[in-house]
Amino acid sequence: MNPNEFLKHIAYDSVVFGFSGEKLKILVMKYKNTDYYALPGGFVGLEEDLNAAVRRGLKERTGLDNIFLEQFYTFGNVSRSKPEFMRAIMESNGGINESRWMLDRFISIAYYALINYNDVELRPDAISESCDWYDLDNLPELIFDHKEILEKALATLRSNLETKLMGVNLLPTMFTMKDLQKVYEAILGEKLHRGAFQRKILGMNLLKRHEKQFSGAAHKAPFLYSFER
Amino acid sequence: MNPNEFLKHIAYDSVVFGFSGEKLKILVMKYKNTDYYALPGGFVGLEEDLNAAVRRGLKERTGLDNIFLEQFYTFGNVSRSKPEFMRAIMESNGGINESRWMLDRFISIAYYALINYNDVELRPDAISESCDWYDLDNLPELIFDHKEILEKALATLRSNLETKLMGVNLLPTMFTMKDLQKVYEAILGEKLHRGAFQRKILGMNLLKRHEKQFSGAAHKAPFLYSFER
DNA sequence: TTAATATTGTCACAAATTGAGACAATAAAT
DNA sequence: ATTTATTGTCTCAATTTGTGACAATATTAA
Repeated sequence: MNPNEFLKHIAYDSVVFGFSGEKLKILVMKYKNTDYYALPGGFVGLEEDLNAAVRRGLKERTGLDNIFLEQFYTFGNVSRSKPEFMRAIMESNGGINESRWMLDRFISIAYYALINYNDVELRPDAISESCDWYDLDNLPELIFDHKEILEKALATLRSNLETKLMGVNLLPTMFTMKDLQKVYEAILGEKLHRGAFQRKILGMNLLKRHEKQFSGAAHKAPFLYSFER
Repeated sequence: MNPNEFLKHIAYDSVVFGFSGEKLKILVMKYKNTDYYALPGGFVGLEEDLNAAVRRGLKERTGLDNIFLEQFYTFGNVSRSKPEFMRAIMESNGGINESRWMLDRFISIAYYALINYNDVELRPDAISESCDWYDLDNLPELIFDHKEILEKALATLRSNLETKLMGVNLLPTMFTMKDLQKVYEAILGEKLHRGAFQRKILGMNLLKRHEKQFSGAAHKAPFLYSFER
């Protein structure tokens, strides 16, 4: 897409959560030839739906379609724009001739996404050196107000977990009750009681129970579940 | 504020809730010389914080400072823009010379506000004929996607009522437990049990109890409360 | 072959929360 | 003094949640 075809002053940022090794992770990109780390973000085409723009950006970076995606806040303070940083990033990428508009003030619509860690093929974009997973408790420093955006995303995720969504999309299609509990624990940051957790989740009637899996471990085999319905 | 000093393609819309006569009401404005009704909205100054812009707009229309205000969603579909409507509105207001930019596509950040119905001095702005309260169940048809915006505001208000906020700002400083219950019932759209409601609210420890009021009614006088703390 | 170990599915019981009605207290009208 | 409407609070039942316990079972060790 041609850069002249974006809406000025409007950007999006995405907080992409994944789950692996019992830990919650997020996608962070690093700008080429700098030490600047940022959330994956982008711009909206002149004739493009906002949500579609975000999905496009995520597809480009992760290869995934049909991501679970939810908008949670729009950041619109003047002070969030830092032209000096932006200039430095752009100069490390071959000048700023064509894209002075990127130095302007931006209002950013923030989204969070839940994706299956294992399905992803990470692809850094043109101006980034890498796009990688980081443990939530071991993040590099983020530029702009991206730390604040992340924290608000996490708070929203936590409060939505109790009501709206389940661990959707952070797990493969088939998973055990224990897997799901680990996801909940990673998101909420606390241990849950096994019996009560199982009772609550099954009570929601959103899971489909499948055949047991024989994992080879030295104990009773757990049922497998999926989110079918 | 000079119209040339607004960010293009960015607007806000506000759903302003008030409470009177046991009913929930919202502010709706009517454009001059048209039959178009809309939510109060506006634009963001080039060097103005987003939240500040919304507060400015509400202050102009209601005279109120320090409104309870919360952002809940940003509407960004291409299809939400209706240049024909906008053109009609502008032509009923003395032409479109200076303000072609208003025919463009807009992304709108939506807020809801809770205010004390009685404190308000309604003032229509330059291009509106009126700015008035309407019962939630007796609204005129709204233009653009404003009906959808309203419904999402109401859903957000309902779900926040149970956790975050209380009936704050919809009531005068001093109110009775029954007043507060009426607000909850109006927002949730259902009757609540008196005893349980009182127990729950008092259990939150957010209310300060004051002297009883002698209303002149033929029964035991209720305590007054305020949100102090 | 039997016993030990780890983990699972489920239940039982206690604790906490919520729903619903009951009752005395009280401000004004009769 | 009696009646009426409404309030503040309480009690009991119903429901939900927290916690541990127990049998079942897949594998390993003896």
